[in-house]
Amino acid sequence: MARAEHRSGPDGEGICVPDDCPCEIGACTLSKYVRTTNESRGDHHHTLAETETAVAEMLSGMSVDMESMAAVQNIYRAANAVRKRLESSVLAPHDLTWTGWVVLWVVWIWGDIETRHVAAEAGISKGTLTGVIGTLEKRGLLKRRTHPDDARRVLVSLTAKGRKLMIVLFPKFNEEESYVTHSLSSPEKATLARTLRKVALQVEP
Amino acid sequence: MARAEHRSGPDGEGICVPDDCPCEIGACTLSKYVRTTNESRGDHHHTLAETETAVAEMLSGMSVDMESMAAVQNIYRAANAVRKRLESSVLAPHDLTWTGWVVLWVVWIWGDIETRHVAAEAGISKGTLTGVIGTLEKRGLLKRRTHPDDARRVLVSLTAKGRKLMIVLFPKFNEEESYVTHSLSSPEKATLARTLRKVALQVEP
DNA sequence: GATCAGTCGTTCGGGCCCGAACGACTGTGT
DNA sequence: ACACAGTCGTTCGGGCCCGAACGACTGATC
Repeated sequence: MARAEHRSGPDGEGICVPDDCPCEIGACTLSKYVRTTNESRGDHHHTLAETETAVAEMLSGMSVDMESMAAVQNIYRAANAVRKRLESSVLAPHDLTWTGWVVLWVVWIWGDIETRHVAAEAGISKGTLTGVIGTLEKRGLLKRRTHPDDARRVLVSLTAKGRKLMIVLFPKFNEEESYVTHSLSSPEKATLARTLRKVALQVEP
Repeated sequence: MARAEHRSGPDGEGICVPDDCPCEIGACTLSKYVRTTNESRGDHHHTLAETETAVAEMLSGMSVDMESMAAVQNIYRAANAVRKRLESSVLAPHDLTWTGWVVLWVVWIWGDIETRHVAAEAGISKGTLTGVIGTLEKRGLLKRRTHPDDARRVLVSLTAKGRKLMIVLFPKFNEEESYVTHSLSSPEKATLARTLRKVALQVEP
């Protein structure tokens, strides 16, 4: 079972322990799937190439679709990185969770929408949505009312307070979206969106 | 405040309620951020164009970077779609969560790794990791031991049972990774990975 | 040797997350 | 009228998720 060994980097941050930390350049990060924790202080990185080398070594003998693996990995990694970035820079100051934001967004755009549709749009289960809407309702950002024609259903809409919050928050959010894609050219962004849509459609039938 | 109205589609699945569901083609899905719930039965879809039209209408007067917004949205949407797909097809049959899988993967590849590094690699907080490792340890898939040179630290490694599971599971997982990127050409996959890496690096400094 | 600042993993409370089970309700068919 | 199959949102238990606070431990400095 091959395993990488390493010694601490020249800067000697003292975070990697020689002989034990499985890094090769005093920089610990597998880069698999995702990595965006606010706690890694000295911030270590394996390059993707290093990771792939370690993986290839581990997986020698198995037939592996490295290309697809790398693509999927980076989707998840980028998504988490972006999410955590937006959470901490835009949402946290207003004490909003990511899911709370998404729900507010959906209700803002479509207004007076049934909860089951909100759940579908937000990509969460209806059971989860009940709790999230409860939280947001408690804070006076949206309100529930029974569907006039079908007592089983519940319609959701923003309150004035909720609308005011969105008008303040959305520009900040969009500004951060611009920032995180700042290193991409305009056609790159378009291609990225188009390619990812193909992936999503492959999965959502 | 403009809002789309619609009537049920010709197939009349009876899921969208006329006059109330904010769809235009009897197909409800905002496509914002993500949408992959196993509960939406009749499976409704707004095209991205429709969504963008509704958003644009809602946001008229504000200056919005639509291109970046679409890129970020699709990253998150694809990530969730892929995650839920892999969870249900590969992980759920073995009663594994996504996070549990990622942790097992990290430990499998790097072996005998300190918990703080596992947390960084997996992209979760150390507090969360304590619980996840507890779960996996209880199931006999990995084991903890105190670092020989530093009693504060804890080393994690797979058990024989854990290794055996990975050898069974990884090929299935990789096969699904191939499937979800099936509609992409080889250079498209490479470009996708490279582009997403740029986004991730923009955020993780 | 005795601080002491810093790092380790753990614990805790509150929120999200899911699937299964539930009561309320609807529309259909009898 | 009246069952009844199906859908609605809610509740529940178990797991993940975070940040803050904590005790254990280390290494450097006195």
